[in-house]
Amino acid sequence: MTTAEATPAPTAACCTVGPGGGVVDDEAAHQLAKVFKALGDPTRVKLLLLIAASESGEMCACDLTEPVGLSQPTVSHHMKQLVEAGLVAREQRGKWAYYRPTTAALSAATGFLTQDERLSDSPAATVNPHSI
Amino acid sequence: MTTAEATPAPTAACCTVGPGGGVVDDEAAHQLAKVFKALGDPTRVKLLLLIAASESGEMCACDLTEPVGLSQPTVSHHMKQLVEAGLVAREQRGKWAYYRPTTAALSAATGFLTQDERLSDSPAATVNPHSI
DNA sequence: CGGCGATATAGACAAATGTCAATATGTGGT
DNA sequence: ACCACATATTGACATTTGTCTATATCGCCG
Repeated sequence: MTTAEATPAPTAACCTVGPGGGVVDDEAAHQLAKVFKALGDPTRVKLLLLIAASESGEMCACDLTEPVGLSQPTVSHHMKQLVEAGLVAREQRGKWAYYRPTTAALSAATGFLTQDERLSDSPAATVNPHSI
Repeated sequence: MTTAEATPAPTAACCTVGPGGGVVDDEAAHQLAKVFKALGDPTRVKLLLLIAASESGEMCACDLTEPVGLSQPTVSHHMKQLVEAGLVAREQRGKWAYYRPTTAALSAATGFLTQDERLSDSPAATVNPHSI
């Protein structure tokens, strides 16, 4: 399964409370962790934000190595992680590979957590510049 | 500093675009990654959700080992990670340690990402239920 | 004050992770 | 068909991570 991606938060299967279990499905926990683990590296955070902040919303792989200051194979490896986590989509155009963010995995993952009111602070979300 | 925590999203220092840099502060990327890395393990996801789903919103450390099926030192280690990431707060009461979720780090981290409209599917703020 | 129960720390160890240099694969141009 | 360039894969390596057992520390209660 190299191309698992997607299916980050099963939505259902919420309360599997039990003696040896927990409040969350084991597979759900793994999916959640997979997405967050992909974001658990500074380089990948930079890459994702870099692409997201780009003018066209997508970036060529060739433009990613220089900003993070790592070798081409390393960046390729990181991008693969992001793709497999469902955080970005890869598209080959000509001999270049383009990456663009995909929102589903991230919003599903964070949504799965903040679904629990104990994990979401109520009002005007966090760092929202629109509050003014 | 072992007890860094908090300060997950510097709010400012947004666009440090540069030749060897990126769109994001190096320290900010590390902070973001720290929070997400803490969530990048299935056991810690389970622990956080377990506590968040508890009746009182807090749980004694002694009640955490059994649901995840790991040894006491291992659970203690995971909880330390969550505390250092600023995702839960620890309080000693009597001879028991109680943990409760704290929303600041998570919402700041996710907010920092979804601040970029390319990373959020909803129009305005992130995951804000007050939009209705 | 001595002991007991709860939690944290230390040490050990296998597995996973991040990185690079070297190489393979793929894609278009000549 | 060949070559040049862009990207991915492989293999190697040091570092980090998750887990355990054993031990230390902390906090009550007799």
